[in-house]
Amino acid sequence: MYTKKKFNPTESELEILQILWSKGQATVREVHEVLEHTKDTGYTTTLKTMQIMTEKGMLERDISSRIHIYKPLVSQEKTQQHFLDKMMGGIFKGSASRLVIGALDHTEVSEKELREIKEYLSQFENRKS
Amino acid sequence: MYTKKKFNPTESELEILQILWSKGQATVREVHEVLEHTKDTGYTTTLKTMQIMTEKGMLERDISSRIHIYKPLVSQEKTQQHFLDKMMGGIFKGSASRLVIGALDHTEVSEKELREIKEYLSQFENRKS
DNA sequence: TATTTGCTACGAAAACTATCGTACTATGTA
DNA sequence: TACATAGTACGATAGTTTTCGTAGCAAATA
Repeated sequence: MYTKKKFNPTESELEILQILWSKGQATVREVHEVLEHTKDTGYTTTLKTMQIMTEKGMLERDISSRIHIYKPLVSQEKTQQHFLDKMMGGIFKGSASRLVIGALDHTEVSEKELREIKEYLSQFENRKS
Repeated sequence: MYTKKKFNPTESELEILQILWSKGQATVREVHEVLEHTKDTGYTTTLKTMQIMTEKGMLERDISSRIHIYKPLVSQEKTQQHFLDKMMGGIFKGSASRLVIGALDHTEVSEKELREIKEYLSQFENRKS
């Protein structure tokens, strides 16, 4: 099982998780084909990493067919929150505004997202200010 | 020199950087005494890590006295931005609002910070929407 | 002065990560 | 059927990070 303690995907593992999140599920081949665009590593490297992730409990796989199908066992939301919490407790401790502003500053933010953020912030509207 | 390419402090290095940022400068002993509160490692581990960080160009040190004094050569702001950019290009790609909301959700945000964030957002006030 | 204390230097082990080569096997195809 | 293709399994290596033990030395102190 996945104790909070041990949940700490590596860079390579994150890359794979992102692909699986976007596809829902995938074979090693499918994951590797996406990975190849940005990375110059061999097929067996991807395979091995996904096997290790499965051992760690990050992925599950269906081996009923010869071609194994992998699914993520950790949600994107939980993972995102994990890293946010880590940052908020670490290098951004006590400066949420720096994180927020820093994040938006280097990014193209869509109207939709801007609206979501403002809406979220409005819940604090009635705090003395 | 510190090329962007190679700037990638490890977890342990970050812990040390945070202490140095807060103190401005410090000896190994001083850093280690803070570190001890949250970590169970020996003095020479901290020493070695700080020596390696110096080799890497992350820290500089004054060795004119027997007791060396270390200073960070990388700013907190640059480092924060580095990790933000990494996240915005990685697990938060295309979802700035999730990052912002997720960050604020698990955090006590002060009035001052809230004000800063709202003020920052107001620069988008005149966009259609 | 002799001893203890507290520092740096440094090698090396341990743990983890990333990578690949090779072996093996099932399936498709000539 | 025989061969090529496309999977998985797995051991091994290289690289990196974390950790510590030991040695050596300077300064404080008994």
